Amino acid sequence: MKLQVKQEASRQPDKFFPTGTMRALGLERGHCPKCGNYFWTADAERTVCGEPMCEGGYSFIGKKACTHRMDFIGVWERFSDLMSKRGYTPINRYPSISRWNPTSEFTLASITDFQPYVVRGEVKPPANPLVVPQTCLRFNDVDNVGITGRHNTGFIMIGQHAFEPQEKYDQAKYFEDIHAWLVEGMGIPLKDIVYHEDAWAGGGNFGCSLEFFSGGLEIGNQVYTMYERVGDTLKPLDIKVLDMGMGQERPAWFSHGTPTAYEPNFPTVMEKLFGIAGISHNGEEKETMARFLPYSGLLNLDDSDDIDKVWLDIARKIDVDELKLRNQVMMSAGLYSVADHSRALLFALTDGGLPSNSGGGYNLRLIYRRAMDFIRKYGWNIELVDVCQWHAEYLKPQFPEMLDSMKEVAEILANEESKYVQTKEKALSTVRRMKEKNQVVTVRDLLKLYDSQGITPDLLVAEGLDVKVPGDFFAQVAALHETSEAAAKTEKTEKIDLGPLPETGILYYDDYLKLDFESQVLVVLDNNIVLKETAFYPTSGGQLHDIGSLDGPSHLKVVDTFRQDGIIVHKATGDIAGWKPGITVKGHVDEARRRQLAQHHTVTHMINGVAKQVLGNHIWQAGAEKTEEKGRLDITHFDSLSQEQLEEMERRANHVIVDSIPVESMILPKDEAEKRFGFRLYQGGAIPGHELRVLKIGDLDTEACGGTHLNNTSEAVRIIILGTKKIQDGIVRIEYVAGNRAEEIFKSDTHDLARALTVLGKTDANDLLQACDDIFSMWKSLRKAAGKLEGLPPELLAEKKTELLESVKSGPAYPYLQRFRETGRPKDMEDVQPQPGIDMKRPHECLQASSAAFKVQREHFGRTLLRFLGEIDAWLTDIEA
RNA sequence: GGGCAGAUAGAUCAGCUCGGUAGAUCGCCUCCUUGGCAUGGAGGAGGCCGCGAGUUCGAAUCUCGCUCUGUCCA
Repeated sequence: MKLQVKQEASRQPDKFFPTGTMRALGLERGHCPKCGNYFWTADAERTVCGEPMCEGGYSFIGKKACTHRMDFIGVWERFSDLMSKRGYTPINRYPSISRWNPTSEFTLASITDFQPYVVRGEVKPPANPLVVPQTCLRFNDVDNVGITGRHNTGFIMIGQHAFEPQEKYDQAKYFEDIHAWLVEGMGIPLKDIVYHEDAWAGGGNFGCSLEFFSGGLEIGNQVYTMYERVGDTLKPLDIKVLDMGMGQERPAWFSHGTPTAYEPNFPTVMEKLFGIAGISHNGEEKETMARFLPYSGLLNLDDSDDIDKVWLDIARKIDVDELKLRNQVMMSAGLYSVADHSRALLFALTDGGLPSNSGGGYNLRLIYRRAMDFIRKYGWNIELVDVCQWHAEYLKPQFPEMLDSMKEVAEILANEESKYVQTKEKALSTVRRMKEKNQVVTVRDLLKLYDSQGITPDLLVAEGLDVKVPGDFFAQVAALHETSEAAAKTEKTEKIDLGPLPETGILYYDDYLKLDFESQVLVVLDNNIVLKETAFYPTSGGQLHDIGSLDGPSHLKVVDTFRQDGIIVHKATGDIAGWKPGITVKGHVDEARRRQLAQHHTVTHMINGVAKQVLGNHIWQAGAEKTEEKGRLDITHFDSLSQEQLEEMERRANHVIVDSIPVESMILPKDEAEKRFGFRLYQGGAIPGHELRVLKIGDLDTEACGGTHLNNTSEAVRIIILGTKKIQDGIVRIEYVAGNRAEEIFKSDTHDLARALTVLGKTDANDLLQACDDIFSMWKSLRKAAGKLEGLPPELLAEKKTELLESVKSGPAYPYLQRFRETGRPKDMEDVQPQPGIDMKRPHECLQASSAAFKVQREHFGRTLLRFLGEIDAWLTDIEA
């Protein structure tokens, strides 16, 4: 599809490219005999295009190829300065984690900031035209980082963007502007610049483009985006989009002409790292690296099958011993990788990303571990957190927020380190044990070790096990996953064919207790009814739908409500015979359910806000669900939550109820909402459309949200946090109830607690935990003693039994047993009649703690209490006999 | 999002295939050896075999749920 765009453009260059302007600037069109592509140059002598493959490598290295030498920070200063003068507004970068974008988890390019809604013309850009220095993360070339001298996992893409209708879209000016950057800004001699006719695809958009090269280096690419991919066809966009992307790293590298891009881009960091590793600026390592780099592209792991042979070939060509070459290159590559990976981590962690064992976070863990492996392998005295700190200091003029976030970055990295160390130690001990046993290791074993425990074949070899590692080991790992994954992709959602309809009017935004309304029927299809407007909330944003009734020709029950595109559909039961389009009907939403859902939803926002206060700024929502039964919020956090943290959150949340804070909602244009409240708005992910409904609870929490909400926090009545669990690394789930449900749970907990205390003959809830501890100890010691009695000679037996009985009777748990016997040994908690006069404080916490003392899950507490007492009773009866 | 592995003493793990009294090493405690320490020797304490259900005369072991941990892939 991309090729199709490219060929079409090259066939009619005058239609797709600003050829008039290009000619006026002195450029002529050429055709590259090597690759067959068309290019533009002012150099009459030039016969090939600027691609390094056609031109014969990088010719800018070791030269002063342009007049303005800039380091990394200098590039943005000079670029934004020049472009401001030419009418562009420089804007702040967007986060590296692209929560506003439904198609990718990370920000991959500057245009990602505006995909899909701005590019489609549905949302206004924050400025127009604009330039932006965008932090980007890409992980598909991880293995090339450090080796090729130019790959990064984290980089800044400087974007030059304009979003205009056809008639205002000024392609010639956009081209002149970027051309001015190359000639005036960087000071590249005109004849050294080559433009390629090309096409580009990304984020579902397509367009023809002009790539610009000099000295064999691609400096950037100006894309004229025109299409959006819809299924298998290209659909023209409503507006035309200028998408120029240039790595901020490129001009810095080009203007220095250093062997790798890393030195001019991380100047302070590389200086320190080389110092620590003991590599001097003109030492042997650097010299080897400089000779090797022109060939580094050959080692691209995607392209070559036999890596060993490639190494040998290169070694011969540059006349260096192969082993020495490999060692020196890998060592430099390691150092460069440490620099690159820590900067990528700094970008990601500053913006709320967390390393994890699944999802996008796995990429972050991967680069963290890759960097750590290099550090360990070469025994460098480097702490990644220090490297991040150095980067943050260097980047401060451009991105001051990174230095501000260092405290949390340090915390996250420390946590990640302990996981790394633990895994490494565990792997080592497993391998050592195998070695001791002289275990025979098959390829199958190798695969299993790696796949399920992360133990690499290298480690087994390093520990001296006799293993044969197949050359296609990692391909076999991949194959292991292919079969199982193909089976899991079948989910389909069926759509009802409603025909063309206007968007349903929404009545549930004003007041969540406005439950009655009148509206006109638009469509009746089977038992699905669409109204002109409705107060029924369809399942969305994690909040369950409303139920209720519709009254017209007959009384219908609404059992489900769902949204299909912008249309809200009511699923009804009852006699639908007289229902047809055009009639006016009355709707009524079930109040109890609506109120409960609103309570759980508003409380979800409150818990989110409170979590940020208690845990820190890295907290983002990672998912949520609100049912009548309970609310559920998943947050990004690197560790499980402690009991104290939960209690603190619950305490604060309940305090917000007491404070009676009004819940405000407003509908704002997206660009304005983003300007006023920032990207914190997008807790629930991407939201289509050009307007946002913003929900604000005082200073506690502001989010984009379409749900039904309370008018005031006091209406939540009471919040009980039920519990928490880590659903994957980096994501913690919190479950809670509010309102009636909280009262219910409070009541049933009170009831359970009262019964447990009744069984024990206690009246103060604070005594429960101690009692459970005592019972558990008694149960433990009796179990052991009872087992030892068997097989003793009769005279000794009698003596032992008496001894045992006495110690039991003097123990703290004995009264509970007496009570148990007196009350007829209840078999089931349901049989226990709670006694009056019980002093209750926090029943939920109390039961939780006591369950922990018994080492059981909460729901088994009552049964276990009776079981322990029953077993103690049985053993004692046995002894007394 | 999908897959795989694991949970047994304070720690690291064996035992599970094929059901029948729960083990090793380190650590801990007591004693002996020593001027004291390291070491050496003797003895001991320490287990709801993650939780729940099922099969069975009998389950750490077999079956099914659940919880937690780790790991790999997209």
